[in-house]
Amino acid sequence: MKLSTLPSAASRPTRPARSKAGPGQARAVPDGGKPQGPGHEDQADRRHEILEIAAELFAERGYRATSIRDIAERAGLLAGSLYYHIRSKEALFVEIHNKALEAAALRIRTALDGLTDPWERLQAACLEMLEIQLNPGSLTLPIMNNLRSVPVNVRDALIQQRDAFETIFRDLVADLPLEADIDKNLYRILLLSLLNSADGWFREGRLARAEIAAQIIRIFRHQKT
Amino acid sequence: MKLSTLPSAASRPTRPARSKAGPGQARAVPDGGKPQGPGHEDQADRRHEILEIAAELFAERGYRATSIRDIAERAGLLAGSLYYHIRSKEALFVEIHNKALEAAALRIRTALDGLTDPWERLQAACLEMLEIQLNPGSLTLPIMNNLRSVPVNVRDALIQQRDAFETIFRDLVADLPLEADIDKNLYRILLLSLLNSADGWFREGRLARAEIAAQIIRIFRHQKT
DNA sequence: CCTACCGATCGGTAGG
DNA sequence: CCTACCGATCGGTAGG
Repeated sequence: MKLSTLPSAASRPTRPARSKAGPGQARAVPDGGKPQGPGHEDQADRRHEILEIAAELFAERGYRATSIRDIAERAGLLAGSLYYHIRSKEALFVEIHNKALEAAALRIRTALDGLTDPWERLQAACLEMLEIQLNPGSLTLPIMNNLRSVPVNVRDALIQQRDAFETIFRDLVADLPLEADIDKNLYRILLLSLLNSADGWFREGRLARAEIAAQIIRIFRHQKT
Repeated sequence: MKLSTLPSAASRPTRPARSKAGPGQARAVPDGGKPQGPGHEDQADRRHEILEIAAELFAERGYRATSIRDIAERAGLLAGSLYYHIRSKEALFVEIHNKALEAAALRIRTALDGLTDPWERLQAACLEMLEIQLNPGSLTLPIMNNLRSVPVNVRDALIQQRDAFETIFRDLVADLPLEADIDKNLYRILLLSLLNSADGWFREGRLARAEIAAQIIRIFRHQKT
C-alpha cells in the first residue's frame, strides 16, 4: 500500500512550477506581453492541467483506486481546493473520458486522411490507436477499458460515448473485402478489444508500434477469393 | 507474498481456535438428519463457499471496489467474522487467483485431450477459455484481467502465476504451421488478450461461444504456403 | 462466529 | 485556493 504523503497542517505539497503570485510579484504574466487580469485563460489552463493529471492517475490505477487527494497532491493543492475546479470525482472522470474519446477520434480521422486502400486505412487506424493507448502524455489515455470500478450510472454514460467512437472502426471494417464467412461485427469487436487493452500487453523494447500494427493487419487480413 | 497451497481438500483456517473435531465424520448432508459436530469438512466447505462468493464479487467489481464487508454480507456473516476464515483481503485475492488459474489450466488440458490437429487444438483451447471467462458460477472466473486496482506487490505474484499458465498457449502456437513473417510471440499475446477480455465484449444472444471460437480461428488461421 | 471497536482514508462542504 | 471539518466506509483486531 502506498504510504501516504498526505500533507498535514505542517507540511504541504510543494507546488510544481505554478505557484501563486509571490509577495510583491504580480500575477503570472506571459513573458513579453501585457499583464492580464485574472483571466479565464489562467483558470482554463489550470483546469486542463488538472484534467491531464487526473487522466494519468485514472489510467494507472483505475477509478476507485485513484483518490481525490492523489490528484490534488500531484496538482499541488489540497483536496478541498480541487472542488474549486471540479464538481465531483464522477463528473471529472466523465469529462476526461469524453475528451479523450473526442481527441482519439480526431487523431484517427487525421491519420486516415489521404489513404484509400482499405487495408492500409485499417493499419493506419490500428497504429494510431496503439499510439493513443500507449502514450501517457495527454488526455488521450488508455481509459476506455477498466471500467469495472466505475459506478454503474457513470459507466453507462461512458459506454454510450464509446459506441459512438467505434463507428470509425465499423466503417473501416465495412470497407474490407472480407470473406463472407467472417462476421464483421465480431471482427471489429475483437480488433478493438486488442487495441484497447494494448497497455496491458505491450512491452517496451520488443516490437515497435508500427511493427505491431503491421503484424495485426497481417493476422487480420483475409482476402476475399 | 506467501502463496497458499493449492489443493483445498486439506485446507484449514489458519487459526485452529476450536477444539478438535470428533472422530472423522463424513461430509455434511443437506437434510440428512444426523446432527454433526463441527468437522474439518464443514470448515473447508464453508471456506470454499466464501472463496467462490469473493471470486464473484472481485470479478464483478474489481479488487479495490470489493469490500470485506460486501463479501461477508453475501456469505451471511459480519466483517470481523470473515477473519476467522481468511488471513487478509490480499491473501484471499491471491488464493482465488491461483486456484482459478489452476482450474483453468486443468480444464483446457482436458479439452485438448485426444485432439491432434494443431488448429483444432487451438480452437478447442479458445472455446474453453471463453467458457471459463464467461462462466460466473465457479472459481474459474474472469479475474485474470483488471489487475489495475490490485496493490503492486500482490499483482507481481499474480502475473508470475499467469505467465506459467500461458505456457499452454505458447505450446499450442508453437505447433501451428504459421507463415514465417508472423511473430508467434505477439500472435499468442493478441490471442490471449482477446480471450481474457471476453467478458468485456461478449454479448449474450448474439453468436454462441462455439461460433465465436470458430470465428477467432478463422481470423487467426494462416497456412504456411 | 459476534460485539465492539481502532486508526486511516474516502468524497465532499462551509466559510473565508 | 486554504483551513477545518463532516459522516461514511475501509481493512483489520481484541476478546469472548
